[in-house]
Amino acid sequence: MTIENMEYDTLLDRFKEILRLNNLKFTKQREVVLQTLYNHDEHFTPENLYLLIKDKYPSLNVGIATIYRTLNLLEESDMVTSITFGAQGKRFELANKPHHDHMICRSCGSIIEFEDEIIEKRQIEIAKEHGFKLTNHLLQLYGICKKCSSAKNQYKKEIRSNV
Amino acid sequence: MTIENMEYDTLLDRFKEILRLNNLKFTKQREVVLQTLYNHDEHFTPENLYLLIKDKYPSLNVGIATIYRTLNLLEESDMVTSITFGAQGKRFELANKPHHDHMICRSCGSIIEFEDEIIEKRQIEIAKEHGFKLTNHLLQLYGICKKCSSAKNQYKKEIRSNV
DNA sequence: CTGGGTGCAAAGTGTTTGCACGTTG
DNA sequence: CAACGTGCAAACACTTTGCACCCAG
Repeated sequence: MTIENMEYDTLLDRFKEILRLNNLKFTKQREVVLQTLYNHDEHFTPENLYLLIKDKYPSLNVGIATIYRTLNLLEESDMVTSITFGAQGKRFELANKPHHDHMICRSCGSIIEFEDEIIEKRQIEIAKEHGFKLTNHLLQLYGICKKCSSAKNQYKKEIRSNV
Repeated sequence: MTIENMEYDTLLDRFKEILRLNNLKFTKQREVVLQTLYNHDEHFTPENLYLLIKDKYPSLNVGIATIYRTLNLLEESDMVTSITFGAQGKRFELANKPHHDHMICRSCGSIIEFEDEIIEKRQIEIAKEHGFKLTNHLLQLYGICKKCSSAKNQYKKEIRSNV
């Protein structure tokens, strides 16, 4: 559990400040959640994160409820963001990296991140046109990734809507 | 339960054809689900749709499981599409109208539909750049609608992330 | 030493499924 | 009349919550 670099320190300070402002306490559990998110550049489900932390810090004896509570807290305070996949629940990632969107493979579930200036700008314009005060957005492209479309036939629709 | 116009007939025929192709049966319940979606230009939760149908066709004595089963069937066969909101589950709408995306008000939950050629095109380009075979996408803009931002203070963040 | 935090288990959600009976083709 | 569909209730998966104890400030 070494705190090893500047960027993480900044995040940690921000977290502590948020906690302080809201009369919340800085606990080992909250620190470990933040740190684990920082150390692993993944899109965690609460379950994944719980298992990883349980495994890495068995003595903490963390409960999954705490993971949920901490993720919700971090999300409300804009330190993590979440994306929702079809059915299988939310996934969380740290909000410290530059904004990006996701391309999700329907076959293998892999996630490709991307960022596009043109789309970002258009969104702002569109919101403005509708008198809508934009706070954030969600853009997900679904399809089949390079790897899977070269592998034959991993995805097949069950219900045919055409002859 | 009148079938009153051409467009609906087309949808119905398509639905029947899909059912036929997959050896499924055309039932009153399935028809009523399709028809209700057609008659109401809304984004239904399964629950909403269930309550409306229950109310409008009490003699059908429909069960919510059938609503779920039918919506899933319609979605798999591309006759309806769904959008997922933060936590509160999926909402469904008929796929017969031109493609559009959604702006969702965090305060009152209202949904504004929009469509943008520039964004659509960029998505296709981006997917191509990554060798990703795009099947569909999800774009949701979150924020506060015109009405709510003129009404004072309906939305307030609970957790302050800044001073 | 006080108020918030935690783990646990129970309770909530929203959705799916097994079953016996009903209906479609 | 066979196979699929339905309603019902139970089962599920994911998430939240009540509570007694714990710990940060």
